[in-house]
Amino acid sequence: MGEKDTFLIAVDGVVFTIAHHELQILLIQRDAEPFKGIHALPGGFLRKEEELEDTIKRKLYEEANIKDIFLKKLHPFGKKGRDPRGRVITIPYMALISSDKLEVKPRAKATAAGWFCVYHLPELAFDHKEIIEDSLHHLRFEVQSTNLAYQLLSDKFTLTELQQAYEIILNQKLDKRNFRKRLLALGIVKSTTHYKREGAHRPAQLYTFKDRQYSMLKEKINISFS
Amino acid sequence: MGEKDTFLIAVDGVVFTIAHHELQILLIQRDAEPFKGIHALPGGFLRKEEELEDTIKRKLYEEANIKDIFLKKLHPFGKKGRDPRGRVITIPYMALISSDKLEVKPRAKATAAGWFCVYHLPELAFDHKEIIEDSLHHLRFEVQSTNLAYQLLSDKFTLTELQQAYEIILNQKLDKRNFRKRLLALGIVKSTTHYKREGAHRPAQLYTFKDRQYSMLKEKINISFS
DNA sequence: CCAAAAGTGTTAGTGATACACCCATGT
DNA sequence: ACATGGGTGTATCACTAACACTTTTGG
Repeated sequence: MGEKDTFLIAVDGVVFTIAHHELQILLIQRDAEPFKGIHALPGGFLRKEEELEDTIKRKLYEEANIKDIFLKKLHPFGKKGRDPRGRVITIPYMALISSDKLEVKPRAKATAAGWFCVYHLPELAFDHKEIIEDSLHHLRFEVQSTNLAYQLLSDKFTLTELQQAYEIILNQKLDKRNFRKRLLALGIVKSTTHYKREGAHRPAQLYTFKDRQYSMLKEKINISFS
Repeated sequence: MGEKDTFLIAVDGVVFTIAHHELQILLIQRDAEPFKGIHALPGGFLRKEEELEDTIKRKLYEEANIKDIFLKKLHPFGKKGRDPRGRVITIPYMALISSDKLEVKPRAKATAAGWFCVYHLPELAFDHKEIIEDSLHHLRFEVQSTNLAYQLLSDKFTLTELQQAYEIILNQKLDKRNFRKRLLALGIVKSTTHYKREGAHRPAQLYTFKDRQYSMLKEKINISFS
C-alpha cells in the first residue's frame, strides 16, 4: 500500500440563498495565488482526521460564519488541469440557507465573502463555474422532488412567499391557484392560526412545513410505462 | 501548498448487465488483504498522471476484460473507517453493458471476476454494499429519465426484449400495450424492416434506438406547479 | 389444428393547465 | 372609497392505467 500516489482533496460549498428576490450564491475573494483576487466558492482541503462533511462545515464557518446548514454531496471534479498548483480532486457540497439566518461577516482571515446573483456571476477561479451550474441543476431538481424548500424559509411564512421562492429558483412564473392546490395536495405545508399583517391589504395566513426534515415527495419521478 | 494532507483516491466500477433474466453486477474476489477472498467491486487507485475515467477504464479492462463502456460518475464515499488500511476516498462509477458484448475472462492477475444477481449478493468488502445500493437507485432513475437502456441491448431487438430489460431493472411487471405506446410516443425507438423468427410463433419485428447517444427524455421530471 | 408469443384500441380516471373575480385591510 | 395583495373554483385537456382478443408462425 505504500507505493500508491496520493492527492489533495478539496471540498467546495455551493451555498444558495434567496434574498432581494434573487437566487444568490456565496463566493469569497481569493487572498492568495492562484487566482488571487478572483472570486471562488468557499472551501478548503480535507485534513487527515476529518470527515468530508466536517471539512466543509469548518470552512463555511471560517470563511462565512455559517453554521448548521443543510448539505448535499455532489459528484467530484478531478480533471488534471483544473488547479494550476497541481492535482486536486474537489468534492462539491450543495447547501441551502434561509436568508434570515444569515449574518455573513467574514471572520478572521477576512477573505471578503459576499452573495452574488447566480445569473450575474463574476469571473470565477478554477472550474467553479461548471461546479455551480451542476449544483444549480441539482437544486432545481431537488426543490421539485423533495421538501427541500423548507431550508429557505423561516418557520412561518405566507404561501406567496413560498411561491416566490420557487419562482426564483426555477426562474419561471407559477400560477397562484395551481401552486396552492398542489402544495396542499402534496401535504408538505399546513396552515397555522397566525396571520401576517402588513401594508394596506388583507392579512396573509401563515403556514409551516409539516416536516422540517429532508424528505422525498411521493415518487413523482417516473416515466411510467404502466 | 506543501503542508497539506494527501489521500489515496480509488475508483470503483458498479457494472450492471442483464443476463439470464437477472440484473447482474460484476464483482471480483479480492486476492490480497484486507478482505482477502471476499467479493468486491472492481476498481483501483488513481495514478498521478491519470484522469479519473481512465483509471476506471484501465481497471475494468485489467480485471474483467471490459472495454468501451458507458460510465457515469457518482458521488464519492470517504468516511474515515471505510478502509482498514487507512484513509481512502472512493469514487464510484456506474456502468452498463450489454451482455452480448461480454466475455469476462479475467486476465493476468486472475482475480476471479464474476456476475452476481443484485438481489443475491455475497458478502462484500468495504462499504461496497452501500455503493451498490446507491448505484442501483441511480440506475433505476436514469433508465426512466434517459434513453440509457440502449446500453443494455444489441443493435436490433424486439420490443418484448426491451420490455423485459425494463422489468428486470425496475423489478416490476409492465403492461405490454402501455409500454409500447409510451416508447413510441417518447420516440426513443424506431422499427426496422427485419424480423426475428424463432420458435413456433409469429415473428417479432426488430427495433433500434433512434439515438445511440446518452440523452435526456423530455423533462418529465417535474412536480409541476403550473 | 394446436401451442406460443406478437401485436393491437378503447375506456375511465386522474392530474395538469388555464383562467377571473371577490375579500380584508390601511390609509 | 380606493389601492393593495390575499384568497378561491371550474372547465378543458392530456396523460395514465386497466384490460382481452386476434394474428402469425412452427411443429
